[in-house]
Amino acid sequence: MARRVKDRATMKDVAARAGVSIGTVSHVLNRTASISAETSERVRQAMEELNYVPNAMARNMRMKTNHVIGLLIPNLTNNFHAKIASEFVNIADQNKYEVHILGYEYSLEREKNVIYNLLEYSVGTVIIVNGWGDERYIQELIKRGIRVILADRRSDLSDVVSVEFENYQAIKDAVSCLRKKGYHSVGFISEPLNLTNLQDRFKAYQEGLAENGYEFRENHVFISQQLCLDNVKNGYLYMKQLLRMKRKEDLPEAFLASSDLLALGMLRAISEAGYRVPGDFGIVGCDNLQISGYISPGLTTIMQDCGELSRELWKVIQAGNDGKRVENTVLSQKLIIRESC
Amino acid sequence: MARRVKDRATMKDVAARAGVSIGTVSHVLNRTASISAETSERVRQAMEELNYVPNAMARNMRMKTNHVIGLLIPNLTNNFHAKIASEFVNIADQNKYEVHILGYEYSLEREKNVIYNLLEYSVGTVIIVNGWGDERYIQELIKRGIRVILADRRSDLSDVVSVEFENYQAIKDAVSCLRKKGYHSVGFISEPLNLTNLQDRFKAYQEGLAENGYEFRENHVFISQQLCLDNVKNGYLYMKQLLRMKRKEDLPEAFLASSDLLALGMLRAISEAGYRVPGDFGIVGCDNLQISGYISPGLTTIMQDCGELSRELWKVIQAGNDGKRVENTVLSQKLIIRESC
DNA sequence: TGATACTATTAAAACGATTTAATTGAACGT
DNA sequence: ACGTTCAATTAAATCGTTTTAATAGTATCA
Repeated sequence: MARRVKDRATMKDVAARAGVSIGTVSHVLNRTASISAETSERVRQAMEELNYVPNAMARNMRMKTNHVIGLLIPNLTNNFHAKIASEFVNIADQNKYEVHILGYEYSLEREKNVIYNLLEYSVGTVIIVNGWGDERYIQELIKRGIRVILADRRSDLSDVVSVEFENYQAIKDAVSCLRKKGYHSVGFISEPLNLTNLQDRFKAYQEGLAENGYEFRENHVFISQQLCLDNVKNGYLYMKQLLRMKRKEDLPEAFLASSDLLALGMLRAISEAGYRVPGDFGIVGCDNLQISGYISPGLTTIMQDCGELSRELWKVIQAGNDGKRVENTVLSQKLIIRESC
Repeated sequence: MARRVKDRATMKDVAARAGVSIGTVSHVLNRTASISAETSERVRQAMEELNYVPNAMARNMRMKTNHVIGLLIPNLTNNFHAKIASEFVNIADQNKYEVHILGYEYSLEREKNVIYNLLEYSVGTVIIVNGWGDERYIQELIKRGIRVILADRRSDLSDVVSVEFENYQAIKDAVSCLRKKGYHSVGFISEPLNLTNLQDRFKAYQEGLAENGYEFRENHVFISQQLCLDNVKNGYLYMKQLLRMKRKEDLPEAFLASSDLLALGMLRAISEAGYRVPGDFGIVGCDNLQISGYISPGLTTIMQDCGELSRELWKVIQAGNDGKRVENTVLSQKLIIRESC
């Protein structure tokens, strides 16, 4: 059995106490008709005395609107995603919106549940952060009249607005930085490229190599097929295996890693194998996690401004509410150079 | 303007299509009256064809119940809290409950907003994770008939059930471990002790000193008054200042830190000052963050099992739903010894 | 056969708000 | 004094469900 909520004062109660009709109370609350100063005051007083809090469900039901936004996120324990959630909730909160944070843990069943919930609760807008390639359920949402906004991800679907990061310049900057530091080869290490931003980064990596006089070498590209590398542990295991299977001279001198968590794991594996960073290997991560500036060596990384992302998302939402058509947005990233390269 | 949700099929539509009354549809959906197999089938078919999804708000309003739990958390970007949220959402999800994750960022205004939202949405149960000392708003919630459950925190208030970690044994183990490793003094570094678990830890620290033949020294206790140290940056700055202001011999040889984030920041400051861990200083953290095992040196820390915490919280919720009175629960912690001491 | 019981279905009243159209009373101009 | 306008208020419909009491029809039993 679910829990029955204690009865609270309703408009009816307030109306009775103030000696007016229910409609008047509503009008006072929403300033939706002219009410004389004195009745207005009387109603307010009654609300105060009864500790009245409006019932959002009743209101939403009647109005067929609500102030709730669904935020679909792969995983809250990933600090990058948590940061986005945190920043976005901040903004929404200031605007009297509530955010339902929905971690789907990359699980299809969870996704299904989550979406069903959104429908049941008549959530009108969903923001999908990152996530795997599957676009079927996005279409499902749109078909149901739910507005879908993509963050840190892009789509060819019409009716879907996206706010993503520009993945080319920063990666090229990184390659160029590695060249300046004197590394003779640069590798690319990533989870499977079924995300648009990873695909972009891989292209940028290739172009960066060319622009900086590096040769592209197939065997310097490490794309894990089985693992989700967006996780310290998996990064550690993957790099450990690499160091055991290959001789140092067969590995690139520097790595571009697809996330800071991955890079952090690599750092540990490298250190355990007796190598040094940035001496033996250079590492560049991606995300600029809170921790990345405070480990030793400090991690050189590509920063994505979560605050900016959130603000941009909010703009999209507002524009949409006002009925304006919104263009996709691309935000720039920034290379932060620390000690790991 | 908020967004108006696209019209969806309602029970009325389903009823019309199946040629029955609205009540019948409801009964089919909830098996709340005996309906003949054929009408039942007809109704189901109609639902299918119309893509019917029940309107949770209407239902909740009528039933005066809902399946939503509010989870108040200080800060999502703190990996420890994120882990708790993540684990709890997992369990709730399996039980068809929805969780509203509410990060209040230690801000009073946010807290107020958050609570108002909970009331508006008639949320019946609130879990408060950690958080500062202020108990006024807890009483406010209880007065309103909301069930409050405390996680990783304790209270003397009646009508509040808590699930917390046992903070004595693990801390004592840590002190004893530091003794075995040969450290001659152990300090305590923490944010202000206005949380029950921090108070417990401080007592345990003192008892641990005594039990292991250490002398308690006032000047080895560092309780930051201004800062919230639950954050890498602040830990870094605090330790940096300590190292600049004091001579090494005036500092303890080992530190018990109140969180891993704090410890991580300290590690960096120590390393920058040219000292080594565990050589010059021993460090023990608290939380066992994902990253803690993968930095160098690996951080010795006290692990709190977030999964266990969540499962226990769920038990409390279920028992409460069944009308049973529940006792406070205390979960054990475990010292994980790595290289930092 | 008539009373009884059960099965299947429904009409209608909630739930707590918003909103529209109607009503009342006072003020105004002529 | 009478029509007109305006300000303040309200009655009633509505949103999409659940739930109760009532109804009709059918089977059971003595």
